[in-house]
Amino acid sequence: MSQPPEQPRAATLESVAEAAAVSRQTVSNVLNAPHRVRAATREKVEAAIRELGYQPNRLARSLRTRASRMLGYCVQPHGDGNVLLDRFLHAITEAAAERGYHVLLFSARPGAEGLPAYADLLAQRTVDGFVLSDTFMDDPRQEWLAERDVPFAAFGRSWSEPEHGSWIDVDGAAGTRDAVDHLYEQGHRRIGFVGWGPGSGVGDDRRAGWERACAAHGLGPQPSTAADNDLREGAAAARRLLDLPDPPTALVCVSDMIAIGCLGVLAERGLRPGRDVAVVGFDDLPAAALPGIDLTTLSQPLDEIGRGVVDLVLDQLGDSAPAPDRPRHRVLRPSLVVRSSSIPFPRAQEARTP
Amino acid sequence: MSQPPEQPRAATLESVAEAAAVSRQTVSNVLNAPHRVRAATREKVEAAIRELGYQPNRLARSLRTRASRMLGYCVQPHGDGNVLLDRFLHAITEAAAERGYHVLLFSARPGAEGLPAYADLLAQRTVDGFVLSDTFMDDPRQEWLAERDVPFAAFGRSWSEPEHGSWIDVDGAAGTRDAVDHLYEQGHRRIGFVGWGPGSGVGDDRRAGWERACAAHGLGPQPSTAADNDLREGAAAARRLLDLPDPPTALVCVSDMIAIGCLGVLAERGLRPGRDVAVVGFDDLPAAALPGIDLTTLSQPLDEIGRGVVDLVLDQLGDSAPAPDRPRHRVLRPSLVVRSSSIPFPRAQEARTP
DNA sequence: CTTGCAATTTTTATCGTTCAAATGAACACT
DNA sequence: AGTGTTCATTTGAACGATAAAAATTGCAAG
Repeated sequence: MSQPPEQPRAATLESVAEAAAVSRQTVSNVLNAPHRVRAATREKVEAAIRELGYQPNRLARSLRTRASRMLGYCVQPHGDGNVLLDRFLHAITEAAAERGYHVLLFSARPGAEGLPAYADLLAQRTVDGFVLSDTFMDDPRQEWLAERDVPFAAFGRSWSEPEHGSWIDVDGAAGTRDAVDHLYEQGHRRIGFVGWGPGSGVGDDRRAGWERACAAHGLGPQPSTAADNDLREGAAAARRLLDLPDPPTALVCVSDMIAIGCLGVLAERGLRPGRDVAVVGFDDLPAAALPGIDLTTLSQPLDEIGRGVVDLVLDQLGDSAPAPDRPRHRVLRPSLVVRSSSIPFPRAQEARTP
Repeated sequence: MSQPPEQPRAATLESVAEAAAVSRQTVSNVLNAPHRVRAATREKVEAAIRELGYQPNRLARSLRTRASRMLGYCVQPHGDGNVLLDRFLHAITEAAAERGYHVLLFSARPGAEGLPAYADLLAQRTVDGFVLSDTFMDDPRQEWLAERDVPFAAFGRSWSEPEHGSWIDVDGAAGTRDAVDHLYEQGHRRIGFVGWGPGSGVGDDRRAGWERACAAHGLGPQPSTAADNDLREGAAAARRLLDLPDPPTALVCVSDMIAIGCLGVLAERGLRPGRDVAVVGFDDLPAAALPGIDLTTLSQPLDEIGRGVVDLVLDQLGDSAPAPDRPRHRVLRPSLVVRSSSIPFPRAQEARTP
């Protein structure tokens, strides 16, 4: 309990004003509208501010201006281990800090069940807006927020119509297209795809890119199958494709998780990744770089996405003078990181980004 | 810019008071000190609160009570990819939420360089206290905060003397001891250790556990070496040990990263993990569970640590009635997760937690 | 019926900031 | 000298809540 021994109170506008022999408001102006203050007084006040180590009380300011300068970001209750999203979180924290905002974490269940958590933060005026991630088809959050005119931006487009709010997303189709191009260059003519079941926007997008690229190369219909985002399921899917009469020599996978499952099957069958069967994943998880995995994959520009998403929210907060006419939707291209799982000669391990 | 079209203002104490025909303060009492209010009026007020959907404005409350009910947590600028800490972050977010607190993220450089960020949050009264992680020997933060009577608790003891503040840590020595016991049981009599260079508290602790356990089993002096926390370095270290005249048949590693580096060397030399040379890591990274790695390792109870650390901070905030006499330091035991990298017969893959 | 005390409720002051309006000073122009 | 105008600064009110003090009510005892 040990109540701290009556800390000396921090400096306030009032105390600075007294020290500088001006009024409260003048000090405030020095900070918020310096042009209104004569140079001589400004210096006098600035000296007092330094002297007392004054910093404005964020709470008081927020109460008055009705802006908390905080963005809410929801994390799943039991850190579902989505490493990607954690990297994204670091990115938005950084980007927000640069613009004088902070990120406030809260946890809520996915879907409509989690909405009350958003409502509470708004009612309490704890945040000015939200950054969403982990969006899915028919995610109720976008519409719910848009209806209430709450500023927000999402990592991931809202796949449903009409689209609500701002977002930035990764061009999954371009990614799998790059993968197919790369594999074609390596001489592959039979290129399979392991996706998720239809109805996930992200998965469908990545599948479409593979399909179109194969067509563009004149490869004719290519084999594909679907799996849950899981090692075991990925492995089972790989077996299905490799057991076909005319099995693919290369597998494009909708995620690294599935791709790693596929690699397991290759090991099991004594097939050398890259030489016998090439495998390409998506996401560039930390595990993809490990020896014994060394997976070619598509890396998402998370820093840029984070920065962009923060910009989009702040635009709506009318806080940023610079570019309020930014497009409200952006699609960024992932970059192919080539590792040994997709090239015949293991020594040629050079990272390439098209 | 599109200023939102003059949203109807949210309910306030004043508006609820009017609706219930009582004074502002009575409404406040209904929420904060219900025993002071007569049952009849309480019900009347509660009805009005429901009616208007009133929720107290957190900012106004914080301003008055001088408590923001937020805890600061620092993340490294470029998400250094420490997955462990991200899982810890999820845990504290959850634990804080249960106690009516929120976690506020900020980014700061490690060491003294980052202190101004902490100072700013305090000066602005944005947070009531901090949760620290990623602590290291002679980390300046603990002393700095303690000197200023700032409530905080750390994941990781402060290895320097005198100790400042509260912390919870993992018993690294007990972990490596469990690892050695497990390996001894499997018949290993030559058990090497790959650590970090001396001077890292965590590393020294884990090394000591290995050393004492080997002695306890009467194994005599065992070989060890040091490496940076890096795949390449881990591999180099493994080579050094395996090239000894009397090479170890088992390697206890200070981290999963290093252990995975060791596994790479085994593959390179055609040695079968578990059968020819056993490897044990520390941390249970997601990668440890992957096929092709399948690493025996020590898993840290991050949920419990998170909950405990939050409890420790809130104790200092005098906010929690229940247990203000909790010990200010706790050491929790990691649990050994046995996978194929440490057992001779790959089929016997059962997870065991002692 | 009054007094006394406790329980309940209201009033007043305050947290630290910004907004809006008011004041004061300096200056040019008729 | 009188009168706007502009610039710099101050004053008073408000943001929405809680703390502390004051006022009112209810009820039992004398």
